[in-house]
This record gives sequence, structure tokens and C-alpha cells, in this order.
Amino acid sequence: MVTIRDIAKEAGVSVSTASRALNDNPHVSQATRQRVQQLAEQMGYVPNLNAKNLTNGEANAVGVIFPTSDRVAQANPFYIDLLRGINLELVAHHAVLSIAIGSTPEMLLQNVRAMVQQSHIKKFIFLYSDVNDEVAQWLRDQDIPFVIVGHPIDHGDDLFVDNDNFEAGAAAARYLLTHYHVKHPVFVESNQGWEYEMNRREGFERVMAAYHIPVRIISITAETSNTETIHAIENNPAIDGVIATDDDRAMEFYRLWHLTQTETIPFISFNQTVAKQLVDNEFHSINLFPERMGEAAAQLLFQSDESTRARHRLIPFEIN
Amino acid sequence: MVTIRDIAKEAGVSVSTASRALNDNPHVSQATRQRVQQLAEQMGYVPNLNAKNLTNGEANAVGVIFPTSDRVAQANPFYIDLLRGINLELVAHHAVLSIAIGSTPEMLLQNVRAMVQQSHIKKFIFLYSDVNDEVAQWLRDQDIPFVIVGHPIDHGDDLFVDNDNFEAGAAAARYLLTHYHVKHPVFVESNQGWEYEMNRREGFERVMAAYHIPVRIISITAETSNTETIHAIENNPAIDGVIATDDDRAMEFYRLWHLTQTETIPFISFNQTVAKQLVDNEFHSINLFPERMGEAAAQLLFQSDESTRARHRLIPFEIN
DNA sequence: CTGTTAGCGCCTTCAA
DNA sequence: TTGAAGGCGCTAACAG
Repeated sequence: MVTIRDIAKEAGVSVSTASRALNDNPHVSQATRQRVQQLAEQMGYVPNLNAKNLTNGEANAVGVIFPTSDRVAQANPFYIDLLRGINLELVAHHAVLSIAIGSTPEMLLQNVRAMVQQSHIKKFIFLYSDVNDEVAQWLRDQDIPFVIVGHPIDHGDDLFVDNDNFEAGAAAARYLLTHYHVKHPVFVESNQGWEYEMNRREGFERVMAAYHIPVRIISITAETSNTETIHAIENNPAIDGVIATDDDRAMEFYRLWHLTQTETIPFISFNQTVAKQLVDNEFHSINLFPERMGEAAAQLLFQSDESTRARHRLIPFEIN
Repeated sequence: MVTIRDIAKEAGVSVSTASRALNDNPHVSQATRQRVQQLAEQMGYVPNLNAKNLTNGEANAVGVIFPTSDRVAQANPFYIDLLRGINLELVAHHAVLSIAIGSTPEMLLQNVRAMVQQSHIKKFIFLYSDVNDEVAQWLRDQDIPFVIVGHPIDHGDDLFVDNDNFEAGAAAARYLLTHYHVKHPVFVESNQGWEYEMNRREGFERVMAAYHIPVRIISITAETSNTETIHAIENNPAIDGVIATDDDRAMEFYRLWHLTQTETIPFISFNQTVAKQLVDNEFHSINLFPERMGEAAAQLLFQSDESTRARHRLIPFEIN
């Protein structure tokens, strides 16, 4: 293994200048920097990040915190794409992606605590946000920076990356009204109180108000029986378009709709979870670009320029 | 930050004995060990893993390698559960879970290479297996141990954790024949050549052969149109039970079945991806316990006892 | 069984 | 702009 000493020796400089040169420290002459870097390249030098971690007092890792099991059900494919996006940015910073995951909040906190106290990981990304979350609170107490993917709920000054869910809900509504001339759209939701769902619904409602269309909403929760939903459908014979808050609900509603109705109506759902070819042409999806969200989250975490520091990023969506 | 020196001083021993005591090194008297450990506890000592990593020449991390994009689409919750299981075992070893993920094999390899060369990560878990996989090959060349979740394809001596997919396919078939007295089951597959699918199918076929029932198979790939599948259904009017290779195909087939047929028939699918309450009572799922698989994979990676070293673990499944 | 010592590879004062 | 030296926290010979 070729170390910084080897390079220093070969270049005829001291280890300290070699170190400076390799880290683009300004206190080195342009000449020696180039020479050292080139030599390092030739000799196949690769920095030992464990050593760096020790001297820097910080690990070259970002902790990505998953929600505890119960909550994970919904947004699913989302997570993998998020990871890919985050990682894309991390490799550029020579950092690795470490994950914290557990089935209870206690285990999660324990996991995160070990990461910062033992491994000295000092940057985190939350893949959820919750009121009174003890993990987030603990990190705040330790002055450890983190970014939330999604919307902060009870701490407005947390850094976050999100979609403009209000606008997405509105855009979906407009899309149905404009492209399909829908007169009586329905909003199908989970009614779990998720921030993103509420925002989408508000966007939807705003557009309904503008067009003087009464708001129709159907909830499908884990407790909702098929027959209940079918009744809801039958009680709303005018429905001629659907906006669903997620793909699961969209598919479920789609199935029950076609069980009882013969006509085809347009659907819009979020996240493109469901392969589009599985269903018909009037099934649209709003792509939220999770990979971009992940990338942006990591960028937010690594931004150093005090002056232009951003507190959040909204990732644009796309209907298709 | 309280270090090992502080403890040594306080305990009136040298740093080396303190180190030994804390690491349960046998070359310490029971007495001093207890005293030191107790003192460490009291003083709130927490080991600096970065320092350990440096001296040990190995990071306290396990790299978990995701498949490149295309493959991941479906079985998403599966991966999350796997991660949870892996992590569960890792925390016990004071190790962190680092992930390697990328959209192309090149990026993936680059990612993994950086992990071992720069971060000195020396234990890996593959969340896929592929013929001629260059990442796996590279790790073999470096003599770096890894465990595959799934079945090794072209290197029989790789360590792996899997389900007994053959037996699962057979069990599903028997379940339909026994519990539902099905006479003409159909096996719905993706026909992508996945090892696990072929094994499930072989199990199914074995049982069909034993019962002298002709084998019926329907493929649903990304290119298969709805009408093709519906034709397949209509051409097989005798079908009275379904075994689907995954939940996506199950749901799709279920939908198309009920679009054209009025009778209800039992379904068996794998992985419990789809919330069961979304569909009717005759929709069964084979639980593969991904969390246990992850746990077992990590255990395989950490097993030290040469004598009893296992090369693989098969995780039992359950029909429900 | 215990202590002394010398690093692991790198960074960062401090002087020059 | 450079070099020498000390140290990050811990482990592992080597002596005793």
C-alpha cells in the first residue's frame, strides 16, 4: 500500500507538503502541488480514509435514517431511488452511505447514537419526518446537521428536500379538467394525516374552488372494506376522473371501479410505482423524481458556502 | 471525550491492559478485566471506532450491494426488510451498514472498489446474483469475503442465504390441491430466467407430475399485452387456481381474471408485498421472511469458527 | 499477567 | 512556501 510518505520521499518533499498538495491546500506552490499529485497518480496512491477519519475526528460517512417498519409500507420504490440519488452525490465527496434502520424508535435511536458516538458520523439524512421525533431531537441537541426528505413537521428551520405537493395536487386537478374535460373528479386518499397527502389535497381543493366544482373525497384506509369503497363509488355516479394520493390506492380504486362500472375514466397517481403498461392508457402518473431528491438532499448536507446556504430544495415534478 | 488512557490512568493500569480488558482478551486477569470494564462503564467510555479501524486495517462496516436499477423495480419492501435484518445483526457486532448502489455495473464496481480501497471495508453482502458479475469477480480476486442473498449462479462455492424455492413452489402446489381441491392450477411467471423463479416452477412441476396433472404455465413479461393474457385465460377455461411467481404478476393476473371471469379462484403468491386486506380471502401469500434472510446473511459473514463454518443457510417459508 | 514501546496513515500546529 | 514534530485513539509485539 502506497502511503503519503512514499510519495513525499519520491517527490523529494516532506510528508506535510505532500499532504497539503494532495488536499489542495492553498499554502503550496502550484508547481509542487502538480508534481506531487501527478506522482501520486502514477504510484497508484489511494488515501486511507480510516486514517483521515481519525485525524479529522469525523467519518467519511453520511447516515441515512429509515422510518420504523410500520410507516414504510407506502412510498416504497421511492426509497431505493432515493438511495441511488444520495449515493450519487456521496461518491463525489468520497463519502459512503451508512444506513440506520430498526423496527422500533428505541432501536433506531440506539443505532443513530452508536453511529455518532462510536463511528463519529456527523451528517444525516432522514427519510421521514414526524412530530416529536426523538431521533431528530437528539441530533439537534448534539448540534449535528441533518436534512429531511419530505417536509419538516414541527421544526420549521430544519433543512429539507421535498416536492411542491400543493402544486402537484393542483396540477393533477388541472390536468384532468383540461386534457380530459372531467367534470366530477374525486380525490382518493389514505386519510392518515400525512403532510404530503394533505398538501396534495389542498392543491386539488384550490383548483376545485376556482372551477366551482364541489370537492369529492374518498378515503381508503387499511380498515376500509371493499364493499365500503364500492358503496362510495355507487353513491357518486357522476365521478369521471380520479386523483389518487399514491399508487396503491390508485390500483385498489381502479380495481373496484372496474368491478362495478363499465366506463373507463382517467386516473392520476403519484410516484410511478406501478408499471404503466400494466394498466390502460388513461392511467397517468406524477413522477416525483426521487433520485433527484436524494441527490439534492446530499448536496444540501455538504454545502459549505455560508453565504449562499440554502435551507431547502423543492424538486419539480412531471405528469406523464 | 474519555479515551482508553483515561481509564487506564483511573484504574491504575497501562493502556495495553486497559485495551485487553475492554476487548475481552484472554490475557488479562478476571479481576482487572472486571474492574476496568466497570470503570469504563462509569466514566462513560465509548470506543472510537475510527481509531480502531486504523489500527485494525479494516473498517467496522459491511458493504451491502444493490442490483442496478432495472432489476429492483418490484420487490421493494423485500429489500427494506432485508436491510433491517442485516442491520439487526450488524449492531451486535458494532458494525455499520454501508450501501453500494448505482445505475450501471461500472458505477457499482467503482463504488465497491472505493469502499474497499479507500474505506477498507472488507465484508460484503450481495442483494442479487448474476452470471459473470464483474463486481463479485473483483471481490473474489481480492480475496474479500461476501455472502449472496439469493442463489449463486455461476460460482457454486460462494456463501449464500436463500429460501428453498423448489420446496416453496411444491408447497404452493400442494396447498392448492389439498386445501382447495384445485384440479387445474396454472403457474404464472415472468419468464426472465431468474433462478428463484425456475426453482419455484420446478417444484410446481414436480408436484404436478406426481398428481398426473398437465403443467400449465402463463408468462407475463413487460411486453405481454393485456389482451394476450386474457386470451391465455380464455384458452384455459379449466383453470381453477393460480400460483404466481411474485405479487405484481399475481395482482395483474387477478385483475385480468376478474375482468373476464365471474368465479373466484384461489391465488398463491410470494413475498407478501401486497397488503392482503386489499384483496379477497382466497389470496394467499408465501412469506419468505426477508428480515430473517438478512440476519442470516450477516451471521454467515461474521462466523469465525473455522470448524463449523457454514457455506449457506436456507430460510424456511410459510404459507398464510 | 502486565507494562513499555512503537507504530497505523494522516493532519496540523510551529518554526524556519 | 516548506519541514520537523507531535498527536488523533487504539493495538500489538516484545519484555518483564
